Amino acid sequence: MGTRLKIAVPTDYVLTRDGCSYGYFLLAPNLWEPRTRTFTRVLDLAGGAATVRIVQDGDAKARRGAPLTAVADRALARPERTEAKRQIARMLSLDEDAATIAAFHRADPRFRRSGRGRVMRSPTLFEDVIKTVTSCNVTWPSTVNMNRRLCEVAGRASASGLHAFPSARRLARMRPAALRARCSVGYRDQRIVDLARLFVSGEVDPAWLEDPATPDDAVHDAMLELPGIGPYAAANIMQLLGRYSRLPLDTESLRHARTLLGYAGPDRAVMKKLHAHYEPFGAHKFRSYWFELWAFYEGKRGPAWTWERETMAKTFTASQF
DNA sequence: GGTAGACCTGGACGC
DNA sequence: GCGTCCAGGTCTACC
Repeated sequence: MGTRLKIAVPTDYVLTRDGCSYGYFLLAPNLWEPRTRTFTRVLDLAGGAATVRIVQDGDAKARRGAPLTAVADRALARPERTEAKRQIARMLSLDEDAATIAAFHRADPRFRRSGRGRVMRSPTLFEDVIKTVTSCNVTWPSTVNMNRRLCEVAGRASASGLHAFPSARRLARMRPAALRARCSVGYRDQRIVDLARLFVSGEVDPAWLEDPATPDDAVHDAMLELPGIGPYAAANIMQLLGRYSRLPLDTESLRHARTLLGYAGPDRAVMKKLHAHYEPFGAHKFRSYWFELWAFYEGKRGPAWTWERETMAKTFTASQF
């Protein structure tokens, strides 16, 4: 008999909206099932991997703010329950309370009506860093493949036969050539192993990076020191840390700028205009940028919570719309 | 400080 | 089925 957890959420929380708010919800080991509005995910816990199925209580009209129920495929010891709740809270941004989201809406009222404000992420910073590396310099289908293979090859299996995201300890022990051959990560092989070793050795300290008292600039500088992390990846990891004052601009941003915002000119000039466009949103600028982009995707493909992982694995970037 | 080229994979396309 | 081209961010060497 698996353990059942009841998880309180902020008063304005809606799983379909706040859980399906960033591309990582479509990457292994995450699985969102639109028909049942269930978020399935394998967590790596002290006693082994455990698959949890998460739903929000209440009917369609009464889900807002209703607690989550997470059911594991095995019995969890008390410390594992605490850890599972902590990981789920990070992944679903449950630490962002209604007042925090309201502050974003004061800065950018365009999203007050939809209530958008929370960005989904991973249960651990390590997974967010590796997922970011697997999203650099590739098209979306390759990112999907890399994450699926990483889980299958190096992630611990749960009783359900699903695999967790590999731990830093596990990836730190892998040979780069094996990672390349079995997970299709290409030239990222050495960088992924090096990153894992930095987490294992403690040279990368998630507690310090996640501490609100640590200045943004210090976190950003530390990210840029990491192998495989350049300006885009550093800014992206910043937002995954809940630090929204930087913009991870890439070719997708340029497309957005030209097609939706109507900007013209060479890349450098368009990038400059993009920075100026989001500057008024200050500490919230990433969310203004992201939900603008996300609204475009949803306009083309319907609400994100209706997206099927396998379909979106082949068509996700705007270039393919 | 700016820039060119290499790094890999997988999809699209032409033959 | 094969070969070629292209997209994508980071890193290094060079000016």
